[in-house]
Amino acid sequence: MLDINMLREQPDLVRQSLVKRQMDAAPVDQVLELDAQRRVFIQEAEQLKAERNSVSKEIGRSKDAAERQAKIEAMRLVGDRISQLDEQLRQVEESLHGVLSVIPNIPDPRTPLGKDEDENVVLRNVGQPRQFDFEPKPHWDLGPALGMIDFEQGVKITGSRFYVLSGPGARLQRALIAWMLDLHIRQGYTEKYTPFMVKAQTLFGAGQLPKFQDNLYHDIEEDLWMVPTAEVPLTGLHMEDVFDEASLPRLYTAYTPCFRREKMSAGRDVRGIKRGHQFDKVEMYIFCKPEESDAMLEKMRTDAEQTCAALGLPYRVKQLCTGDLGFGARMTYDIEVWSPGLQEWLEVSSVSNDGDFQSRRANIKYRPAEGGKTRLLHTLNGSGLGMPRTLIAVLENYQQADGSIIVPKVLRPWMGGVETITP
RNA sequence: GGAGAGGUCGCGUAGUCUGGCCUAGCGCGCACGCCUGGAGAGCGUGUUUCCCGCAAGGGAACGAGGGUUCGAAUCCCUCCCUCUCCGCCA
Repeated sequence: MLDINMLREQPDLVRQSLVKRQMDAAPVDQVLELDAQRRVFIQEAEQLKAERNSVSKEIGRSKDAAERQAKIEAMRLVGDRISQLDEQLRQVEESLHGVLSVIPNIPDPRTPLGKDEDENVVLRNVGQPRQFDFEPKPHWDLGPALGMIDFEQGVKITGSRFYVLSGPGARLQRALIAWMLDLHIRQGYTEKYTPFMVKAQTLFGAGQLPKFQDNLYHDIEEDLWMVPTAEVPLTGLHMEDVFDEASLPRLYTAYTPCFRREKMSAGRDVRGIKRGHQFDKVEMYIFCKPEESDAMLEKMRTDAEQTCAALGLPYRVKQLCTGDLGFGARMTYDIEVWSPGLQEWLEVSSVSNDGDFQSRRANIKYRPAEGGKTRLLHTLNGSGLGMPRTLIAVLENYQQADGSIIVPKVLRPWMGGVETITP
């Protein structure tokens, strides 16, 4: 959420930022209009409340029955008017909050201008794509042939866009998860295991609600929501908290499954395991002082890159342009690995600096060491790689002509020393 | 799921029966000052957050949300959470 003061004082900056994101700037004027109305109601209501408070005290002290009764009558009317105003105020604030809640973050000035994903900027390529002396197969051929992926069983027990990992497939994914968590711990992160279901307020704090409600699974009976990413519970860990400056930064990593309805991408990527309703992901998350967040973004990008590099996967780093930037982000790097079977780059990690966008929504602050008022801190999030796509990349990049898969060295300790997966 | 006890200004508590003098006392902690060679003790002062306002000042919050009332931490209702015991269960 943006600071309401920013909209009051620099509405043009916010309008421009919406335009840069290829969005309509009209909400800015709605906010200004509602904010003006809000202040009118507040001023009248507070004046009347001040009057009621002081007269009520007089009533408490008054000995004169007639005078007392007169004041009670008068205050009853004042009370009615206050109720009216409070109700009008409540409605205006609800509308204001509603509009403000769906305005995206202001892009960092260093985020390149661009219309859509085609204008994202490739910063560099790392590693050489492997040269095959045979036709590399896509994972949807490799996986079932090796008994690693079973698409039919996923559909049978749940439905489309669900799959079952089996034998070495299940074990390879578990190896990736365990290895990544350990890597992130070495990189300075503290591992967290969180609930996979959260309440609405937690989703609001991370910026998922109200705007992305359609993408979320919701249990109506208990009013709990399945997490679409570990970013949500990790943000929520410190809702309403005030940190001492000395205890920052906080670096967390967590593995969770992620649940997404994918209504927006119905019909896209339906084949294989690239886009499912349930997928596993290891996430990195940082709470830090505002002046540290630039450096933390670079650290997190480096940490994510190390994951790809250590797996021996060729990858490239992109910087998202304004038109493709996520809702809460000020600046984002995507890391993509090459998929020789699908013949495309797969986004396995997205690393973002959200500035104070989430911390304002979730009310997460810190107290400066020199004392004084508490300040909002900055948050960053990044995938320590999404599993299905990483699994795709490993299968397709490490495939041999005979259909077997070489297990990347770093994963072997979690694979019981297995070096090659064969049919 | 049943029974009971609770949720108050960082922490611990008082206040709730008997509504107004309670945004709220006390202790601890913390900050600053005095004192001291220095420290401690002691003494003094201060110590929540948000909102409206140029300011003076004002409003709001005692788990959350409703209600009663001129007036609610205090009375009523709903919900949430914590603890104890019982039941059930991986």
